[in-house]
Amino acid sequence: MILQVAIDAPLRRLFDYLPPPRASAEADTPILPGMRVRVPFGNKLRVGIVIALAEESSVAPARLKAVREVLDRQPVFDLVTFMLLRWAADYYHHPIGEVFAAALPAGLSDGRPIEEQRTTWELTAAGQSEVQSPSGRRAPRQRALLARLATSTARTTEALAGEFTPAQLRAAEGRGWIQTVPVQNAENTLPRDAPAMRPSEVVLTDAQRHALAAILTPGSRFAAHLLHGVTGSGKTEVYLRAIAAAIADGGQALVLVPEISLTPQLVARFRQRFEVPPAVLHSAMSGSERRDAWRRARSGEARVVIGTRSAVFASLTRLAMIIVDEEHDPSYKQQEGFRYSARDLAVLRAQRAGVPIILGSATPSLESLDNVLQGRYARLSLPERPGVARASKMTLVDMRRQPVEGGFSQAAIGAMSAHLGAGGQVIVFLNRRGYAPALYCSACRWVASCTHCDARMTLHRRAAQLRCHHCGAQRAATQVCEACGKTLHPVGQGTERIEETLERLFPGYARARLDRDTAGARGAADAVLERVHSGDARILVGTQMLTKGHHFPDVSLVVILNADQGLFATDYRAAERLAQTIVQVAGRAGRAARAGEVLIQTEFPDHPLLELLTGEGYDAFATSALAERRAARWPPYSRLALLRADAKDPARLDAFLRGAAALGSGEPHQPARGVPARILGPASAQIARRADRYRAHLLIEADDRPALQRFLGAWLPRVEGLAVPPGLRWSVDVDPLEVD
DNA sequence: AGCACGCCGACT
DNA sequence: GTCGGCGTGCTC
Repeated sequence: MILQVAIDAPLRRLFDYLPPPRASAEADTPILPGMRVRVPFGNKLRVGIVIALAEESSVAPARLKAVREVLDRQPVFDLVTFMLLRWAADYYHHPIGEVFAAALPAGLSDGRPIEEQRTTWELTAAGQSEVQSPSGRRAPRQRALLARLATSTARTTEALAGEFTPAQLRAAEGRGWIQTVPVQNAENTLPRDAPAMRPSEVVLTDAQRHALAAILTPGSRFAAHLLHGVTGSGKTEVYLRAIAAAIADGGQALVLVPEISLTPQLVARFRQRFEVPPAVLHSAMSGSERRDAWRRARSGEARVVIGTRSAVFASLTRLAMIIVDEEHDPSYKQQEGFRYSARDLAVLRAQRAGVPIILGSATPSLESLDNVLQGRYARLSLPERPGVARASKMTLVDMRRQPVEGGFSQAAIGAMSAHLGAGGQVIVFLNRRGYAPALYCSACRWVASCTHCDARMTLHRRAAQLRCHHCGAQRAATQVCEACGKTLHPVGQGTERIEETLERLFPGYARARLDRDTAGARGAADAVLERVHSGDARILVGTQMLTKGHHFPDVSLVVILNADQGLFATDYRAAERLAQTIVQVAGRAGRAARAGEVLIQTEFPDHPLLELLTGEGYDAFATSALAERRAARWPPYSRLALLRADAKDPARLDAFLRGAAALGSGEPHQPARGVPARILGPASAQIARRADRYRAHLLIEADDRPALQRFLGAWLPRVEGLAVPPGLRWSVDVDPLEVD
């Protein structure tokens, strides 16, 4: 028997091993796909995953090595997740070992036991008698500890950690009062039908009730629901109830959320409603925390698993429902290495597992809306907001027709005065941090540029620095031109400058700023948000950061300073992103009794997409944008992949990409039907040089997914055979978010 | 990715 | 005479 093993290395193949000598003789624990094995690889030992078993190997028997150790008694992954990972390695054309490594929390991928022997603290006989007749008057914590152990069922070290320190536990152990006792395997002790949810007093709206009924009707079969609800329409309440119903007889639910919205508040809401605390998987968590959450998910102990992107690979043996909140959010697509889409994989996982999935958003992605049109997803709308709030009114402000002061139109200044005067709060949105995006010499036209990138440097005035937002380089900002010595002028607006302008325009109103610069330190963002929530700050200036999750009940006006960046961008997805940003920012306003108002400043007020969005809403925009995509044969009406490369030497970069392109077009690969896939390029990235590396790509375009997959399957192995010039890196991005 | 092997410059 | 540069090739 041969074991085909995936190793965490950028190698697009499996390695064959012989079974360990002893295991083959005993054969009491069969080796199964999905188990981890320790294998000799090169001159060291590595942990790999058994992917398949085979009768024989194409490698000469003499060169085969034997597995050194089988690390698991059971596969690490549930069957669906295992298949999902194999499929993903194939679909994204990424090395399978790295794909499987991405699915395991650090620690488990380097060989720790999955089932950490869990222990609980129990009273010894001496401890029992100590409870009944305390021997001393001192040590109140010890007495409390013993009392707790005598009554409570939560007796693991972790459960006690909130109340008692490890030192106190050790002290009691040292006195012979308590001892650790191994717990039996969690799987045998799991309650199958524990009441999973606490009742809620929230009264559902008709729309919520209807959505819930639609989700729960098909029972436990696969069905994809696009839950389209504006901010504050009560999506979370639908999630909570759908989950409660789905897991009532012992199942588990997987909830995916975007990076930024996995906040303590959200977790608290789940914790409050479900009796078993949710397992939380987040990149910011420590290794051991993540391992523990991962184990609780896999054992079935955690009934709800909430996590960001990579949680889509968490093993849930009793998966009963998947939720993807804010499904349009770009953070679901990993932007480096293994470039998977957690949202897309979640849909596939639900399908393979035969469970329902809910994709929620106030601004659904065009892909998902197309899936509704194709009949693959059922659409459920939550149009109304519970309570008295009304939808915000969006107005375009023509920047060409009125004086502009520090980035603010007269209309915006007037509206701000009115709202502030009426006691409201105001959000000013600008997706550009720093003071000014350029520092310019009007005498000789010199501009401060990054020495490592083909890009301007952004002036950060308070820090008196020029910073490159592309590579992180920074240097002291000078007052005078480095070329001619004349005075330099900051050009354009960043959030820092906007804050300064606001101080001048509205000196009586306290401001807060939320962007990566002010949210730098841990807790700093919370402090900024707290100043807004308390009403201490009346004006909040911020970037993208404030589009996610935060709710500001007293904000009655949102000013979007520059909507134009996205309108004419070369990226076909730019308009969609702009519309989503506008709607999401707008959603921060008008949540209380006051109707919200949204002003969008633009130089192109008659741009059809902006007119549709503000006049008729996101749906009308999306319909029109989808029609444009169809006419231009952009996704989802075609499928793309990108072969990106970067190198210090631009000539070698170009030569490599030309060579790769030649391999694909020299001998055309005709898909079974339709037009063959096309290779476009090489083309330079928009920022052709970044951190001293030149960047370019080939765009591969095909009619549909099968055609693209057939093409990549034939072409990429040949590209791999190409000699890679020193210092050049290349990677494949299937279904890229940005074509750059 | 690591890591070893391998053939050409400045050093104890 | 060697230590060491990183180009090339391999990992069952």
